[in-house]
Amino acid sequence: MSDDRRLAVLRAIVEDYVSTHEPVGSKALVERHRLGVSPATIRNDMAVLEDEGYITQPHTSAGRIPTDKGYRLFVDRLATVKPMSTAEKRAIQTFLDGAVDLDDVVDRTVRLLAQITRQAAVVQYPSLSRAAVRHVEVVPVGGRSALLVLITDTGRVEQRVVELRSAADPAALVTSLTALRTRLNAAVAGHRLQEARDALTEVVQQTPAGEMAVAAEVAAALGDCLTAGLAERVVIAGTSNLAKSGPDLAASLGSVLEALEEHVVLLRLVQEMAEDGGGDGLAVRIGSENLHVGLTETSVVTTGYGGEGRALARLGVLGPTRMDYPTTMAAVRAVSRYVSRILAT
Amino acid sequence: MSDDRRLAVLRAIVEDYVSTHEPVGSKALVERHRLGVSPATIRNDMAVLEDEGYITQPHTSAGRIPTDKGYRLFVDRLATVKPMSTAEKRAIQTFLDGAVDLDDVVDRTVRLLAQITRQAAVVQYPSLSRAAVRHVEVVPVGGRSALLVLITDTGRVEQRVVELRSAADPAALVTSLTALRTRLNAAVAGHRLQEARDALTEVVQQTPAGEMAVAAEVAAALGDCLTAGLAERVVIAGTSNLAKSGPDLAASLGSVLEALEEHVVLLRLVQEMAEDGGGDGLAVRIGSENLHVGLTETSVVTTGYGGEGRALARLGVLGPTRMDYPTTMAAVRAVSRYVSRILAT
DNA sequence: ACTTGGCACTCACCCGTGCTGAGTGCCAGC
DNA sequence: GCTGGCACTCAGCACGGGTGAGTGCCAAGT
Repeated sequence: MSDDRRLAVLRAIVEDYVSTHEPVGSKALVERHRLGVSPATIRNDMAVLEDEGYITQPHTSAGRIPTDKGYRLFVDRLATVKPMSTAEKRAIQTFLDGAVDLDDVVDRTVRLLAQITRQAAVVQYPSLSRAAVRHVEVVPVGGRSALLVLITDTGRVEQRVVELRSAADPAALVTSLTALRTRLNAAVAGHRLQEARDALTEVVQQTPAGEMAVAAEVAAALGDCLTAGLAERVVIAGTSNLAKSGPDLAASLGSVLEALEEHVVLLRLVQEMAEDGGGDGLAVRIGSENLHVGLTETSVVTTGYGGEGRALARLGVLGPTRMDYPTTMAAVRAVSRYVSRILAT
Repeated sequence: MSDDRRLAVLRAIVEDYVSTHEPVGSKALVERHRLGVSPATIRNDMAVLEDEGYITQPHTSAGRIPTDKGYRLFVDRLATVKPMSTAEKRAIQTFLDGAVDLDDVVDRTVRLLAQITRQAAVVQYPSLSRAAVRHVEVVPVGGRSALLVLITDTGRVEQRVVELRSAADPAALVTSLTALRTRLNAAVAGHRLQEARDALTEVVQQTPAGEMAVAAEVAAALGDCLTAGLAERVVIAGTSNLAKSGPDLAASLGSVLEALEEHVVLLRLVQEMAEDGGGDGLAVRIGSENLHVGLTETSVVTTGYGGEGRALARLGVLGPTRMDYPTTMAAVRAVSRYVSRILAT
């Protein structure tokens, strides 16, 4: 059963390469890890591992480095979890506890992730496709405008100023808006955003003829808000960490930054990871597993957060393929747990 | 009066270096620009320019490159404005016209700037220190909470959910909140944020004893909103352009990104530039003129926007010291004008 | 059947060498 | 004050040999 040892060798190669950033040879391996066999034996194992595509050599007379496939095996079967120290846990907690609202939570989370992993961090805003309307508010502002505020049960707030071109008398406007507000709330409060949007036309039709035009304008804006609310958003931080993480990434940094700035790309990636993780747990994308061209030299680690049973959104980090997966995964998971706990209150 | 020619030489050096990214020598200069004199003459001029600190040579047997001081002179006295083509102007306009609210305007602006200058773009949110409160809204939400919304005359909206621990009877709460809302608006509407914050304590004291506790809670949250509203914000985009703009910047890209992520640093920079521009016009910071360590190899071009007479905030771009100043400056100014026009409506 | 020591081989990397060419500074003459 | 000429400097590049880490393979040992 030298199969066991071969896996041990792969693990050792990954660990050494991650810490030294240099190809690792057979001799160095037996020295640094107590493998109990000679370099020659290791060489045979490495030859097999290379045949199977787990490792490769950058040039003929150099050590081996893991391939994406090698990292994949490492992550799936070899990585031993590194629990965070209690000091770290406490640091996470106190850092996140100061947050005052949802925006602040997200902001702090993304910074925290970037800082403790020393990589780029990504946090997806709590998804609103599963969120419901908590409350709709319509407030007359100035003579001919109204402020529309939409609050969801995830704590997110969308607002918009509506210009009421068809408004007639300011005094009448106030009363008609108040009435409209109650009708709107009755119609949409408690419903999913999608459903709420569909219910809007009905509300308009039930409006007294004289106020119909105004109601239509407000409803249009609210529909707009609901749509905007459905749009997913991501926040990133720690891009400077990527520049510092070695010359290999620095070379392709342009494309990476480009991909990160294209939030659409990121969102699609994150959503895909929600699926291939099989749920809300940790999911890892390694190098070429990322279809997007700019990200083929990076790995992404994400997990769901917020919401028991089914996660509201995902968060994670992005770094060079040769990242320290165990610690990164532990950090991502730990942060996810604390954020979820905070959001639950 | 060889002084004139020396300046022409400096201009030529800057232009050549910006377009080629390579040190420029005397021979190449007379070939590419019709200077009407021999290389030897140019050499003498260059020697003088070097003595005066406008240019320098990276190593003994190489051409000259402009120093920060050289760029400064170029920007101040030699740059000829390059007006934008009408096609470009139209592109700017149509791109910005689609914006639906303030956030969207800022977002589109920063992307647009990054795209047309191929550098990193910075847009400061319309400053609220000069903004006034337009309206305050207090909305009961659920049993024991209220939504607080603050709208400023710059179109910015801050909101917060207040938990009312001291609330007693929900029915009574609604009426007391309505009363509170009118009193709050009377006290703060139309006033500057700073003044509004100071007026809050008075409002609380004038509240009937029974509702005092609730009023205090709401006022505290509003004070919080006002403070948050006073906090300046910046948005950036196009960082990937920096990575693509040559190996020199790429080397120090880490520190640059770090500086850009520290919005505090950026804000201070932007505010300083508002002063040293002597007002709201174009201001340029070149290389070492930026005190922040991470930005000593970059130049920043900003200008005020929004608000006639006195600008609401600033926008601009950041790139390598050897940027094309004339076109960059023209682009920044053009975008600023269109944004201002849009905000004025 | 697996492990091991031995051995020949490969090749990136380092370092010294010499060459080339762009570019300079200076000077004497116009 | 401009110009041509000339000697000089030096980064960059190509060439070449030496070194060493690392490999692949084989034959012998357990």
